[in-house]
Amino acid sequence: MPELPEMETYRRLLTEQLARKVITDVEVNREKSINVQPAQLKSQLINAQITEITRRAKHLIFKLSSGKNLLLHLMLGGWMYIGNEADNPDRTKQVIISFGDKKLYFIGLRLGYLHLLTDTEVEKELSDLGPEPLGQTLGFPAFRERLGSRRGMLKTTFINQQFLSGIGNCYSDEICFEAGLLPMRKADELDEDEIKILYQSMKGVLTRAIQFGGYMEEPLFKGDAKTGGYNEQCRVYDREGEPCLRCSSPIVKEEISSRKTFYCANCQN
DNA sequence: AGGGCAACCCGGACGC
DNA sequence: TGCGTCCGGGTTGCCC
Repeated sequence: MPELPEMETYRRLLTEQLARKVITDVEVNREKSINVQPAQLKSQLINAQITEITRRAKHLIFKLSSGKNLLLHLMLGGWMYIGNEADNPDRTKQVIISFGDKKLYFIGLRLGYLHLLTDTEVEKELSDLGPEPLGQTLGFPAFRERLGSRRGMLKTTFINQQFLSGIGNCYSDEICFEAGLLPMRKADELDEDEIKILYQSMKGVLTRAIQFGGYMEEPLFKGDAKTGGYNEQCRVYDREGEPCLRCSSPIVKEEISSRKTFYCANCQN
């Protein structure tokens, strides 16, 4: 589940690898992944360069020299790989963008998509998203105010993209663990100290996850030592039954509003 | 407003 | 090997 730290890691590495390279070919194997006819995508992309890659929440925006943008959302299980004919994953590739010999493979786009859009369309598409959790404007007072107006559980609040954008199933659990708060706690029933700890935990967990390269199964390219560096740093996610790294009590897995949720029933309160 | 839930989608894992 | 079955999970939309 690519969330903010994974997409930010991708953004940085993709920029290093692909910025200003000229697109030489496009292959679409799954038309549902795109929003225009394959031929149209091809004609719009070939000979264009990626001038910049930005990120908003879990989306990446590839800005093209033609003025258009590619808006990417990997949704569940989507991932990317940069390689060539000889070096590429043995998986179904929904879309392949070639930069000469170098190819960018889009894999696992089931509900995920890659849409060709104008600036205005991108803006409209992203207009409902809440603030970036690591954004400069989201200071503690703003966070406290937003949280105080929510009556749901921490789990559902963090996952809600209108509240804050970019946090998903994994990091909502990691943040709650770091803060020592149970994911089913009500957002508006936290005291001042708890809100402060939650805020610091959110900033800390996401910042560290980006530093380590996020939680990903596969590298972005051969020799990529960055992507997935946070895999071993997750402290509750997918650790059901394993000892809590703080108090050794077994990590609990529970379904909360139809999402698998991991927490320590002993040291999270 | 928030919880619950179905639908979307299909590759890949798993079972026989 | 080969076929059928089932699961995952972010997001949207609908109902209560």
